[in-house]
Amino acid sequence: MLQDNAIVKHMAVPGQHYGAAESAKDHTIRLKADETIYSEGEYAFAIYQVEAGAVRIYRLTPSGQRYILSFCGKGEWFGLETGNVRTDFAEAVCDARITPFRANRNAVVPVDLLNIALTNLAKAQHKQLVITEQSALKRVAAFVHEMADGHPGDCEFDMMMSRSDIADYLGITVETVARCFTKLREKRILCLKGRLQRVVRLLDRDALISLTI
Amino acid sequence: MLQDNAIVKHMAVPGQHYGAAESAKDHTIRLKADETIYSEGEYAFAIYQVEAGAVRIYRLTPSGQRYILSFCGKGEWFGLETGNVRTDFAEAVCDARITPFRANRNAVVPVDLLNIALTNLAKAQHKQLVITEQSALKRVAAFVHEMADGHPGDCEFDMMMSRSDIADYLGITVETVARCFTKLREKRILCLKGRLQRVVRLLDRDALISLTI
DNA sequence: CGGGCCTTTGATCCTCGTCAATGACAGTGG
DNA sequence: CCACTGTCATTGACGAGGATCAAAGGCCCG
Repeated sequence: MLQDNAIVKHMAVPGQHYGAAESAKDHTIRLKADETIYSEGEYAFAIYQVEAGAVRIYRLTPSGQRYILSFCGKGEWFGLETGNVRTDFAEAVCDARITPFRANRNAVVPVDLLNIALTNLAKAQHKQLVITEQSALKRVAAFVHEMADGHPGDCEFDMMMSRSDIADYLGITVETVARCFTKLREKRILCLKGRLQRVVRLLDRDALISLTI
Repeated sequence: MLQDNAIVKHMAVPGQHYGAAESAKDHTIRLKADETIYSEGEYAFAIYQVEAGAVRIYRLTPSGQRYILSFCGKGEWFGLETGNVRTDFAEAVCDARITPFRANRNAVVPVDLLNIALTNLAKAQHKQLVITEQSALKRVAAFVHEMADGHPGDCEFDMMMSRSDIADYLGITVETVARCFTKLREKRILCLKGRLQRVVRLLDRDALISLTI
């Protein structure tokens, strides 16, 4: 397994951290909203760190349904796979900047891959809990909570994702997402602003959290 | 993050494979059904490989709901965490044998932690797809499919898990699980045997797979 | 024989998916 | 400037699927 993995084969040198010897860090890439970073089936030659904006990682089911596995915000890593072929798609949610880390010949990778893998595993497990156990309202509340965590100390922030993104992330429909946001508004837990209603002003963080439990 | 992780700190030496220098492999542990391996909050000092039987990894929500993150069968690894404290529980599903790999002082770990982490991540992502996108019948079909994959070439096998285990794994109720098994029987996709109806005889593998799509 | 555990089945309620329509806003072309 | 179109969010009506509550049957064990 490991031997077949292009990224891991060349890059797996944990213990080395950013700034190590010969860096495999490339220049930052600037992306427009919805721009594709990589697609399923492509050869995986790099992992990425988000510098600004957000990225969605998703799969398409045989029936064409999109399922968003995760959103990656500032500082988060994506693109680390088991094999050397992409199993999912990566796109910019909005205008974004990302930094690729390629496997150069003999280059030491300045990142801790194990730590990235474990962090992403923990993220995936947490999402399992959210999705499985909870009602639509709780899922949306958990999503808002997750977004709020990405903006610590800020009671107003832009989610950037469309209702459709949120729906495909939480495994519910756009209509249900909209209804849940309406309920959160009615409960005076948040306000929505902006033309697309994607800017959240958090009114009652405690009530939000208590919903997710 | 990495520095706080007892397991990773001492064991993270990928590139070294089984059989390397000074092994941290311990003796096999024999477990009775439902025996606890570790609990949430405990200090994490080892990872484990399943030799025989099956193990369930689960969390308890604040409301006391059990949510099973994964079942680990023969050959699979569990217990690799981001931090040095257990975030979940591990129990034997049935009588089982597991091998712990501890962090000895200066011991080289004979396993590839990154590979384990990535495999578990892929498992978690696949489970997200199953749980999110599909109806109860599809979830149960996917579960049976997963179990069947653990017994390649065998059209009859023991699932070992109770209906309650399956329910908590798939995020549905016991009653729904039972109804779905009834439907699968009615569709002549499988038979159930044994006192507890946990032995599956697969009659139509193709039909089962086509259900999960 | 009686009690406990597990599974199954039935009846009812409620949440969410589906279908349909509306409104707000941006961009385009006349 | 205005009509037209497209996109996105919201809301309503309806129906299906699963949760919940309740009960019964099989099997093991005391």
